[in-house]
Amino acid sequence: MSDSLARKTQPLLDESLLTFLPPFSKLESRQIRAILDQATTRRVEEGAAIFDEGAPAERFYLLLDGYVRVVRLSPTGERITALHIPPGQLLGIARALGRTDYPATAVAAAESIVLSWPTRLWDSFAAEYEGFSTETYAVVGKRLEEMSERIMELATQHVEQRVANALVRLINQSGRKVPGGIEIDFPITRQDLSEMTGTTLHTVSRLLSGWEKQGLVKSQRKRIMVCDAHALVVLSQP
Amino acid sequence: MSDSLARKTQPLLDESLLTFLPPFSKLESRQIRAILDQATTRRVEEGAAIFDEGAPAERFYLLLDGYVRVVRLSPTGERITALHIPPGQLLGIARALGRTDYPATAVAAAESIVLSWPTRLWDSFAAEYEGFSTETYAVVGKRLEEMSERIMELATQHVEQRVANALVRLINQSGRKVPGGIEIDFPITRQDLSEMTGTTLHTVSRLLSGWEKQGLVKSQRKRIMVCDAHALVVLSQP
DNA sequence: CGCCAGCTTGAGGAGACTCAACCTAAGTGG
DNA sequence: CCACTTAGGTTGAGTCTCCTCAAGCTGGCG
Repeated sequence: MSDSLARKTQPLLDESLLTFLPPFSKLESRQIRAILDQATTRRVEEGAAIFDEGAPAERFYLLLDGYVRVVRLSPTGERITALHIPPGQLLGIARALGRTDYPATAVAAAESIVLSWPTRLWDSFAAEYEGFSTETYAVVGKRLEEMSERIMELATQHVEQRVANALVRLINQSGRKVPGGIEIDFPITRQDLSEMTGTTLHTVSRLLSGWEKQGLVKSQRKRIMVCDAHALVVLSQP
Repeated sequence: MSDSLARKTQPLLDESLLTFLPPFSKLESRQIRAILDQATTRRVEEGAAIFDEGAPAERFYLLLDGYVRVVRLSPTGERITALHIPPGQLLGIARALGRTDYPATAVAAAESIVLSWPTRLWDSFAAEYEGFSTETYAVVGKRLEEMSERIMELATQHVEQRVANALVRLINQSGRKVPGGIEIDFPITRQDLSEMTGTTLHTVSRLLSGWEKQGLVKSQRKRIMVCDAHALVVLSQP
């Protein structure tokens, strides 16, 4: 492989990027090198789709940096966020679940970097690399768990609890310490929060206003800072 | 293996039982025999648990006949049905998802027959039997899909639509033609339906009463017959 | 025959949605 | 650089769905 091509498709790819990620943690340096050599890197703008619901699953992805929302569209056109994917996880692994198309749309919640491989490599990765498929299915297991959690919430909790819960989860997953509290380190709108919790942006706005008056949160446009996480946790419980 | 032991643990096990089930469809007769020889059969009464949420995942199961509800308990003690498992599917496959305990409780919705194997056999099944793990993960994919469907419903649809939807699904999955309509062929209470749809038994009762007046359904205690499935489908859409 | 799980139905009220109007920060283009 | 545009946000009023509370009914089983 020529230097120029290597630079073009893999400007920052260091083996250490993958070494500590579960699907690759049991692999040798040589194997990781081989995997990286077949990968394509892509920078995704905030709000841009990585792949679309229903499209043929031609590639599978690894989120290196950033944050991804997995969203689906209801028959009436409402967007619902099914789950969130943190850096280091695989996504678009339709192949592993016996599908030939993507079951949902993946949207970058913040500017993100993804690696990707052609789907046809999936089987050889699974066959050749010790632990790759095991670890992948562990991720799938976590997603089932997370979705089951969301079903429980939607079925049993009130909107206020669900929104509080969503905020708590967001600051845990991608909170950044700032003076005065912990900020969600990517842009997030009331609309986004409402899509995560199955409510309307109006209700979310009212809740945030109320909490801001009580000093639990501080928010500007597309920015939310949590000042009193503990109080939110209390609110999120019944 | 002695005749008496064979009869004791495998009174009805014929190879043809598994031949047409996805996880085994690619196997030879000899292999299916080997798998069956290691299986334990169990009859489960209606309402009895096959395994419990949080318990160590010592065995994995195949539902031969009957019907199974996968339920979870909310912190406040409400039961929520996360999904339904039709005959022919594997369940309790925690091992395949990198878990050591069961993530939910499996309850027989009707009298059921399950086969089971010790969890430690999972890896050897996956390694030795062509297609076993692939087909299994296809089932996992379907479950993710189903759960995502439920999230969409809970987030966007009204109670009436969700209950109508649940009924439609039940008659599709396990409807039995009877004079006057299609009956759900296992006992089901208002409470069960409310746990499937995230509502209360009162609301379900009101809805069923209303539909009965309009001739869409007919119900007795623990029995529901759908007379006009099409009308229910219409109700289930927004 | 009495008990009990399952079911029904009414009244009242709270939570959340819809509709509507308006505000404001951050771009955007002249 | 300033006016204009627009996406994002706030807030009020009215309404409706669905829950809660409550009381009573009924079929089946011991």
